[in-house]
Amino acid sequence: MVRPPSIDSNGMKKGAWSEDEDEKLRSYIQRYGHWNWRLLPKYAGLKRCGKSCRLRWVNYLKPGVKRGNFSKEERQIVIKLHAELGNKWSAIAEKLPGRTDNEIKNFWHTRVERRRKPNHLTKPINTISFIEKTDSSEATSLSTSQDLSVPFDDASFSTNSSQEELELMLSEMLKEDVAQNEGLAAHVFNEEVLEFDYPELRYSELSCSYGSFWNESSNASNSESETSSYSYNANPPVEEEGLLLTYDPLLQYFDYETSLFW
DNA sequence: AAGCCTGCCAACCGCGGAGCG
DNA sequence: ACGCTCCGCGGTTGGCAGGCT
Repeated sequence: MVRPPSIDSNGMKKGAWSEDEDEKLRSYIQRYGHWNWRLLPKYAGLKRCGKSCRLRWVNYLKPGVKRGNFSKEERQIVIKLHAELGNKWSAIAEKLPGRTDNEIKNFWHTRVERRRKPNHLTKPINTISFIEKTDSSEATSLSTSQDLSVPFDDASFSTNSSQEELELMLSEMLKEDVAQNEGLAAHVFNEEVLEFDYPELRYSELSCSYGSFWNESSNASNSESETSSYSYNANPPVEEEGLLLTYDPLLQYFDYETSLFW
């Protein structure tokens, strides 16, 4: 899991840290502090560059550094803060005692970001189902409902999507929601398609309303058009694929315990 | 059983900003 | 104002471990 030790052109060791090196660095910093990272390794008796020492200390040796899986609360905080701050890992880490920016960044890239990529898809066909909601001011009631299932060639989330995957996918929607900085937010599926099928969680419960739909064949100008009647292509070619959905801010109130919104 | 693939995470690298002379 | 040094941040890489075929 770690890089094998090696020596660079300056005679500095690189790669995985040994227990002996850890102990030298730990005991030196506990005794003298880190007054100058560049000079520290020399005084601590380490053949490492200052940068490497700093990284090892901050991410691994520093007292209080937490290891292991992120708790549900921590995941929620990361997701929420990322929606607000973007890739400001150090700023996010400040709000999560014991977690380092590196760890949060790894968490994001491996558990969240990855899942948005079409190549991550495992099943050939999936559906995205939602129910039209005409009055966005009444978040909890639906005046009309229309169940639409849109098949896609790619599917980010299989029907066996885990609770965690679902949470993460929804959190991504929330990020877009926040990013729009409007009462109602938009999430464009055009470039990064997020699809899922999760029977327990229909869009009716998200109080989501669809907005518009790309359909090149029906729009010569290739422009986005609001569709009061949903233009539905049962099997759209990839270049025509794309769905613009608007979400109610209610999306923020997703209950991670029940998988439902309230 | 063996080879391949994917997930995960420690560590590296490059860049930009702050501080200082 | 400028150049240099140092530090911290964010992006990326390398490779082990475990699952899959």
